Amino acid sequence: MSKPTPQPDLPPQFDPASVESDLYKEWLDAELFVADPNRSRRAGGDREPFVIVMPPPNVTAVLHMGHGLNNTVQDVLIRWRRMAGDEALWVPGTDHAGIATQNVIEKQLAAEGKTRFDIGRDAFVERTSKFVAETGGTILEQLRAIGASCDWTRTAYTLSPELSRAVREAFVLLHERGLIYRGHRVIHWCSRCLTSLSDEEAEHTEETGNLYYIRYPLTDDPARTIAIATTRPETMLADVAVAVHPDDERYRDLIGRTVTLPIANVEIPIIADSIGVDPEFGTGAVKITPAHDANDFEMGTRHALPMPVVLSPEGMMANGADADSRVPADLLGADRFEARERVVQMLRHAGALVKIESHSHSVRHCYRCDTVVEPRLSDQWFVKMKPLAEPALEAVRARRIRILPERWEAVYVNWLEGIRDWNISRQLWWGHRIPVWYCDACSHVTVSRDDPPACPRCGSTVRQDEDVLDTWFSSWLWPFSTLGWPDTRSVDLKAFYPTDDLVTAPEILFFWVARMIMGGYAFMGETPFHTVYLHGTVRDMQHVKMSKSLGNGIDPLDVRALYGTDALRYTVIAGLGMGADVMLDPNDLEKSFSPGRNFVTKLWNIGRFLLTNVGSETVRPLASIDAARLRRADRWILGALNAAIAECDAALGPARPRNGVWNQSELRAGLRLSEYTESARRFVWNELADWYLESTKGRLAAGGPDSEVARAVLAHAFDAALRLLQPIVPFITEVLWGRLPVADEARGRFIARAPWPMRDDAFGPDAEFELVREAINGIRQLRADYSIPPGDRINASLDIGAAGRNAARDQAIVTEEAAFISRVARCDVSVAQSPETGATILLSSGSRIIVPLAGVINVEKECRKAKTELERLEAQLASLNGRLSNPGFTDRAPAHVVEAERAKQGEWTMRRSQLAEKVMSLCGS
RNA sequence: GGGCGAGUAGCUCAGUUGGUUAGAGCGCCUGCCUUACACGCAGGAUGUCGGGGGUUCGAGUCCCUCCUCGCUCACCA
Repeated sequence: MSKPTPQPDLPPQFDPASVESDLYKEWLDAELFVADPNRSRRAGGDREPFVIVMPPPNVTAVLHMGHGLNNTVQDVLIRWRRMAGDEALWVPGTDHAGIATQNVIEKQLAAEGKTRFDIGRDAFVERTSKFVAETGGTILEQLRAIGASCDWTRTAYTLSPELSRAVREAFVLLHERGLIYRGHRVIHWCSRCLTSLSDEEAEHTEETGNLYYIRYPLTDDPARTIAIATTRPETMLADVAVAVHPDDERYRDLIGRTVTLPIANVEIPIIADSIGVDPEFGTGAVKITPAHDANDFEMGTRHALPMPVVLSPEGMMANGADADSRVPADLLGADRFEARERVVQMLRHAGALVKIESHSHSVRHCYRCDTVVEPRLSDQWFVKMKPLAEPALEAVRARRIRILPERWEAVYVNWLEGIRDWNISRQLWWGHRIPVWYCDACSHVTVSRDDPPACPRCGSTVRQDEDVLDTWFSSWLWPFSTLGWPDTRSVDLKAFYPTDDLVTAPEILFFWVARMIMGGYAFMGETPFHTVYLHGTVRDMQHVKMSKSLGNGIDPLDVRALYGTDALRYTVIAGLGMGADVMLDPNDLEKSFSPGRNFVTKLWNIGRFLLTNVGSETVRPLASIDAARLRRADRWILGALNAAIAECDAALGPARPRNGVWNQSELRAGLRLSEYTESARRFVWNELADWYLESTKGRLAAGGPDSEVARAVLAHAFDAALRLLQPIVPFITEVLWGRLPVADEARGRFIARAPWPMRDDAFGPDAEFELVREAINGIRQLRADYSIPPGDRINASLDIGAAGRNAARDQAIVTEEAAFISRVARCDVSVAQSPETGATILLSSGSRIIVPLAGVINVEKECRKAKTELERLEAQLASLNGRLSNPGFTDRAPAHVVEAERAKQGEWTMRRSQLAEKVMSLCGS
């Protein structure tokens, strides 16, 4: 809490590299980011908790722009609420990422010419753990580098002992509630990863393939055939029936008879099924392959058909369960796609191939390795989702949770309404082993939180289920498992659950967000968060998603090295419209990040000016300055500051719903980060720097009591501006704020913990300073219009002889501000009793400024300009008059609108007469 | 195929319940190294708000329709 020691000797250039690391370390040493549960209102403290749990990056991940964007957004929100006085907690962590991490290690093994089966399960898991222990912290270190203000004392990992305990608890609880079951059915199978996948992990891709028409001869009348159509002819070897629609005239007499399956040479029946057969598609007859198609499985179950398997787990032709010798010897071991070609050849030779049509259909691919997914009959563990989905739907419908942007809410509801059971078992080695034990002696199945030493029924040895759980089975517990669940006495859980905002990309809305909501209700009885903020994707200039494999990525650390973390953060936040994608050019970092770099430089230079000109002597607090001593520029900038604070607050919106339910007016409000950024930018750049700062130069140089006022206002306004900007650009604001010569013991050491700016409604728009700005702008425009060299000074007269409304007041203002106008517009101002001819600047107050510009002014040009302006004004005024004389408008439009139009009418009418006068004097007619 | 969204300045996007002369950033043009800043300052140009129709005193905003993109779900074999 030491008094700041101002160091006005700021280097001319901000050098992020030289300060960022040290600053971050200071923040950590001061424990600025460590949350204290006892300060949370829920645990008896006096602060509102504000909690975000980080979407845990894969433990093997290295930072890319997507992480950069995601975590910057979260950091902005956390830093904002931390300043606003909340007990802010941002929980960081990583995900063990089952398939993804296993793939990484398998690739390493492949490079050594080995597979995971060569080294065995234990060695594989050990090796993976070691790899994770050595490299797993990388991405979290990188997040520190971009300023993430996480509470690192709470860093979590989905495969840690604590979270593994939560996973077991969740599994057992669901099992006890009858929501987990073992199912025998067709699931999505990745023949490269050798595991089953959930519906969400098998992604659709629209592809153009072939539709093969094949005819099967009737067993007792081989001359007669029935044709079917299929996209996967190799699976015909596992056909067990041909299904037709019962009402289909074409096949009615065939129902109940049998056909002989070519190649496999087995006899299969023709059956009728009204649910699974569309008479309009293909030939109206469908081959039924229960073991290799989810639909056919359903039909096979309905008709109690056998389910032979002809593909191995690796996707090669094989005579599996119930297949006998359906696959001929020369096809055994053939890859499924090769087999497809060969089966077609064989059918062609046998005269069974009718035709091949091009066919567009969607094919599912493994979301991790892009291999075409094979439907496969197997035993898996499932979670019944319908009962879990109900409260998750209700939460959104009852506005306990809002999803931003709005359009994703419909997607969420749509998905939950049609939800299907979740396959949670994976035939992998890296992950949480399923807590189920089998007794081979008595067939007893034990589902347990703890490893059972023996079968509880017969005492024999038990063996644990070989499978592991879907990675997302640990992720969906994240908002409470990271806070100590299942230990319900956990102080963190009490103080910080439910959390507040969940910030992520729409891609994992179903994988993760929806499941977390279901998990929150299932295990905590409460929503895990009240706001879901789905931000866009980082793309290149061709709108292609950035990715390392495509080579169009940007490394945030490269940007940091070039322009600094603040420039990176500012650029992505400023460019982030609600739900919009962020476009960046990986080939031109200079151009992509110029908004951030330019802004940071500007801020630095404002700071340099301020600290140099304000000096190192402690500035008096604004509150101690008599309001009567404030000049109009002071009042103006303080009004502008209030407007800026109001705009930022409005853009950020309410931090949480009142009483746990969003009201309609706040449901879609807030988290408009680009608007917040723009408001803060406009204030500090276009108002503070462009106008106020300029206005103080003379006053500061003059010294005396008035300079004391200017110093106080400057410091006050800049202090507030820095605090508005701290969440976006935490490093540079920390450096500048720390050097402001302000004496306030309550101020604290770090801006990161300083209070969020509050409005002071004593100051609003200031019409008097606006008049000064108008005068300056008018003179600048004349300069440009007549190409008056910057070196030339001009003379201007304020015409007080004109019939202006406020001539006397305007005279007083302009006389008083003459020095400022003169310096900024490079123009000498005097007050004239009788106007000379010259360029005329009309002021909105009704006064005007005459600039003679002898020898320069082009009367003809000035006349033309005035005439054009007059014409335009008259047209607009005519339409306005028409509107105001139309009863339809005056009667039906809201009163305030009509009033505004009337006021405008008065202004325009006056301006028209002024303009007419101007035209008269210039054009002489 | 179901559901949803988008088309506004050269590019990326704002535009809140219909109501002043439709805005910002980047880019572009002109002039300036004015003692904080050329990563800057001052000035400037550019829009039949995708096409067509409708409702209204008034439409970028609401309705219909068409065109073009995009997202998302889906058991057309």
